[in-house]
Amino acid sequence: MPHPPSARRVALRAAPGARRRIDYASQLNREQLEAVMHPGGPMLVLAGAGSGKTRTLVYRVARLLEDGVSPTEVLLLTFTNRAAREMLERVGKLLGQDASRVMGGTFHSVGNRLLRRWAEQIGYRPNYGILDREDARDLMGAALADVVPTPPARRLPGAAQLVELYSLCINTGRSLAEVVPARFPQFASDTDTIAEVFRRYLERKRAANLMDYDDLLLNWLLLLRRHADTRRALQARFAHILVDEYQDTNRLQADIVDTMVGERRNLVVVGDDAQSIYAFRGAEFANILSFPERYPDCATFRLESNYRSLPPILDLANASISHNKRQFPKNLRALREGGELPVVCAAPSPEDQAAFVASHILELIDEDIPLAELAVLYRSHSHSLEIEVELARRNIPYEVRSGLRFFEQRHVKDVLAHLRFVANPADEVAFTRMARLRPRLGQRLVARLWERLRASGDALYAMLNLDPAGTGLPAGAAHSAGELAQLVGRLERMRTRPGEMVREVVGSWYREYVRATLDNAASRLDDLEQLALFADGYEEVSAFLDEVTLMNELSGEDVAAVEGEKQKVTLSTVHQAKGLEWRVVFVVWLAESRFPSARAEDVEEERRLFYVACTRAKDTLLLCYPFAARDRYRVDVILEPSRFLSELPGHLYQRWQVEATQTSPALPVEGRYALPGFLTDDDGEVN
DNA sequence: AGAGTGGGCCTTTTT
DNA sequence: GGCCCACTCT
Repeated sequence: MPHPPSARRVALRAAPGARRRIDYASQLNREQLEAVMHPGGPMLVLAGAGSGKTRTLVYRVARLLEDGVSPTEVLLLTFTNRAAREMLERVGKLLGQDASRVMGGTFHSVGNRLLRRWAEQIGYRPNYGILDREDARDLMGAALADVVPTPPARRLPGAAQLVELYSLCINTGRSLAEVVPARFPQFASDTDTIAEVFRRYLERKRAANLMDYDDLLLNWLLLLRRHADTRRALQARFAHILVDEYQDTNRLQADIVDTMVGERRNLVVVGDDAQSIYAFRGAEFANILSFPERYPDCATFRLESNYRSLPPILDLANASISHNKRQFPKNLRALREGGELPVVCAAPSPEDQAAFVASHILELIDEDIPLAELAVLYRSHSHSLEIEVELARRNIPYEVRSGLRFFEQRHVKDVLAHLRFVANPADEVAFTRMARLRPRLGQRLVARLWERLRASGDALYAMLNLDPAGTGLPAGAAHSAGELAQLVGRLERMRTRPGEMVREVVGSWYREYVRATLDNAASRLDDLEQLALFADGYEEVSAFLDEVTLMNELSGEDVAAVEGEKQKVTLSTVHQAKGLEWRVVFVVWLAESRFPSARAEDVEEERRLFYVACTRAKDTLLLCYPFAARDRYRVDVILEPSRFLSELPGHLYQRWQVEATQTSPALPVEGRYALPGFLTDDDGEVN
């Protein structure tokens, strides 16, 4: 295969043909092998669903290491930290040696690791804290109150909307003047006020030595742009950069990659424009479409053999995605043979839909299909509700991969706020959260107390030496502040034992607070014990905190370190199912206004989401929807089948109909409305 | 003055 | 479960 001239610039440190441990040719197909063995330079790998994209990346990293590239010279950017960890484990197994010295992870976690080292160059102290979305919202709320102390009659965007808007501007590199009219036209006349709130937000963030998720990217890029020596050092260190899920990178991430690669330009980007599902947070699949323009000498590889799905599933997915106008033409072929047509199943109600899913799962269990090979996917977290109820009722073990994650739960964040303050005493957000838990300390008094501590120059020192009577607070509040100061003093001496810190917070008072104030106290306290056990694995409080803020995909189960094959059905949003596969996949709530969502701004992105959902299935795909449901006002409404179903040719699926159960709510089944047209044949008979 | 509480109303997708 | 508002308690 001819290579562009640039490829020859790459010097491999071992002679080609050196003795190799891995037999690449027998373990990869021709397309994959070419991508793995290509010497270097810019490479675009267009990898259809189930085409062995991960395998190709794993083998390429292994191939580089076998050819003498040092693990520390490789940077692997993935969509989740878990994906990076698993890929590097596979590399290690292939090579029979540890590959964990390869730097791998999400853009955010890699950015964090680099910024910890070079924080001073961009005006931060190295012990900066990281704000998750909720913390960012709180700080934005404070900034909003600074600018607009008394809310005007006219509606302004709330803190959560402001964070979304801010994040979109940063990630797309577009100005407020561009983004506001497009995304929040109702606030077009408030652009100046919004800009002022953002300025306050930036000031407060700086003063508190805090970075939000966007800063981990933005400051990374600024570090590269403003410090030529650092840029050259990083370009020299990372001789090979590989980016997975490139179709979901945004402008900022693409700029970071373009700057990191340096002159050697050993860059591999892998992706599939048909699976781009994060435009709502600024991802631009134009990045992948325009890659050949930015790297005119790039070598392009197409992985078009699908190893995952049986042909009828792929036929349906391909037919669906062909309705999208903006896409690369592609020709994804199923390599497996056989299989039954996907099922489209209409149910009278959400409860009947859930009953169908549950009873069908029981049948699959009888056929000896492991629970871990089953998944139920949906558009929105709330769609899991009836399914969860029904699975629980029938004692089918399940795991919800969506919704509030372990480290985002209130009790976990309350306890962590104490650790965050000790790790970064400038952290106003953590201090406020921690102090507000105490009796008689409300929003205003905490703000006053913080102002005193901050003005002293060293909030931690001031806190440790706090004289409650001298705070000028009312007696009850002063007492609370004194107790808090003592706890902080004890925590300060435990910095190297984060697990002990968690136990100290819980044991000294938070346990009683949970029992008195929160529901499900017992399970929350269990969570906190798991948190302490997890924290025991770290020798420094800030290392532990980085992990819990950036490794959000860890669920409580992971924290509990449950090993072995989890025998549970998976319930997940389609977004969180990206990159995963199961033998049997149910997609539920496939009704207009639910999937596609009524709030969706781009139907093509919704269709790509449906495509991602379908292509998760290996053997069996079941597409379900209720044709009636209660809306948010608890009024029964009739639902149309999703356009993603009705636009499909009928020969691509088989139709099943579910009977209403006795327990389902009374529905006007007789005569008042017709069954959705595509469910019936010409005589009106259900097929 | 400011903390705390209860009721009404809304909820897409996430590093 | 969160947010906003009105009301009551300290």
